[in-house]
Amino acid sequence: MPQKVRVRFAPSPTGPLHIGGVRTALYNYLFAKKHGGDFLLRIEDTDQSRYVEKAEDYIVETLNWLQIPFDEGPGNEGHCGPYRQSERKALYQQYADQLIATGKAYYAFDTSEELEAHRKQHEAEGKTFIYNWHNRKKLKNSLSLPPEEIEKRLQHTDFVIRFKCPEGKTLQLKDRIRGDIEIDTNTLDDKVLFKSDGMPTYHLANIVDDHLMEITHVIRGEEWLPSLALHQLLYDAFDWKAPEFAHLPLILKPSGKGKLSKRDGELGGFPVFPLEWHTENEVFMGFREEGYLPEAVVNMLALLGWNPGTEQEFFSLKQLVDVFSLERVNKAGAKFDPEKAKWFQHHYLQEMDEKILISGFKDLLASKNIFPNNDVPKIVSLLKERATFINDFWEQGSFFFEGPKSYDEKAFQKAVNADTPQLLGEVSKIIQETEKFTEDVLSEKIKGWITASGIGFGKVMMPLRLALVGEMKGPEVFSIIEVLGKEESLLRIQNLIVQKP
RNA sequence: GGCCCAUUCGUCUAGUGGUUAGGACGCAAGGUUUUCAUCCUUGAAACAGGAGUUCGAUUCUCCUAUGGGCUACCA
Repeated sequence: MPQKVRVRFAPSPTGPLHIGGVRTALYNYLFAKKHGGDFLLRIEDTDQSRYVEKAEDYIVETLNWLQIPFDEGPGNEGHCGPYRQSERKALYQQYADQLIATGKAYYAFDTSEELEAHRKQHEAEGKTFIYNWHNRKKLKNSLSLPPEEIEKRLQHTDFVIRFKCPEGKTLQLKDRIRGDIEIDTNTLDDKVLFKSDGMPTYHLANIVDDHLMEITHVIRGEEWLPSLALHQLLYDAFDWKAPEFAHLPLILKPSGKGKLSKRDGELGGFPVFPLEWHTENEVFMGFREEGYLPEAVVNMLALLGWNPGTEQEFFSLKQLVDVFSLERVNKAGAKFDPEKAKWFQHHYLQEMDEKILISGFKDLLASKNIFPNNDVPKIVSLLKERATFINDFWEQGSFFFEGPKSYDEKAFQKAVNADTPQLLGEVSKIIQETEKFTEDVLSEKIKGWITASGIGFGKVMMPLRLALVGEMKGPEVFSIIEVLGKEESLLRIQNLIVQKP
């Protein structure tokens, strides 16, 4: 019987998660659910100096918002807890000791300054300093120093534990997305597994936890690919069965070069974080706060680096679970396209229950101290198809609540001439006399009059729209008149008439 | 610099040893809406380069170029 699939999302709480991280979480979730498995959240907080307090909450809130909940994790303990590495601290020491005992690792006493000096010197000579088979005998460690010296140093000075990377072997590595990769172990370095502050490094903690948490598939960003060899070696050193690996392509900047970063959002005016993030002196935009729907974000992210092999573009989370596969994940990095994100958002806003749009728009109006009567449902239905965000209902429909303060200059010149006051006067008269005040009746009467008098539609409709809206845009004029009501409509028409002497 | 990964329209991507190289976003034009947007139709737009294998390569191999990642007692 095959092992139950268990995957983990293992972010480091050093700041807000960006959409690359969110996508990694999503793919892990999709893979787990597709195979009836578990999706775990593990907080990798082994670097105390970079710890950011609100970051863990941010991660959890993001997963909740996107509705990709974890089955086990902080606050939702399974049988493998705790799920914060800082709380598992005591665990790692014994595994490090085990590697020392079996000769797979050793103590190293070199200070950061000494190592830095070595690096500098090598660089000056055009060489690369690698702490490994080639020079470890010349450095200060338990492989090079006499036993009594080692004992003394272990008692009195700081030390780290380094992995003793095997010499002259060729590793055959497998990646679910990239296929086979060959690595010569001589190019690898003796990575630090255990730091002098008593914490493990990522590499040790990661392998120990993935083993203990019975992780079957490691799905993570491509930035980890260079560490794959070390990790495989570590599994071998412990004599543990390694999980399968899949390294996801990176998400790149929309334009230019490099991977997407914090600053790109501000530069381009689009969010790169799922939720808004505040630091002491800065605020970074979030998809949620910009008005994106979680469905849109999930759909957009799913298609950024993966495709179903069909021409279908819209997928609910459930559908994604059904069709997702690691084999269809792309190998190359993908540039994030804010325009396509908007397109997804437009689609999902159109699909939304209008009741939610109505209440969202009412909230927005309330924040502007506008408390309309029951026109909102009508206004929402008039504006909906041109809206991408709830905010657009205001952007495109503020004229329903406040008359034009000025008129679009170009449009005014084009639409208004000497006849206008007289013509709009006629329109006013019709509006005044209309009893059953609906768009259909208004349309019939006004259009009827225009046709009968042979004036030409443009000469009436254009200034009329300008009077009501202030510019040449918006829904059907007669709908607008109906919503504004007799009094307001007449007032706005009058306002335009007195503009022109 | 060293190691590793990648390369199809501007962008996200499909695809095959022989295809008019398909779709989507964006862009452009036309239509609808006597406005704008939506919507519909149409269009422009790609196999990084060079060798090799082959009757034939975008597809397979190698080289080059370009891009990216890693190169910390960070993850």
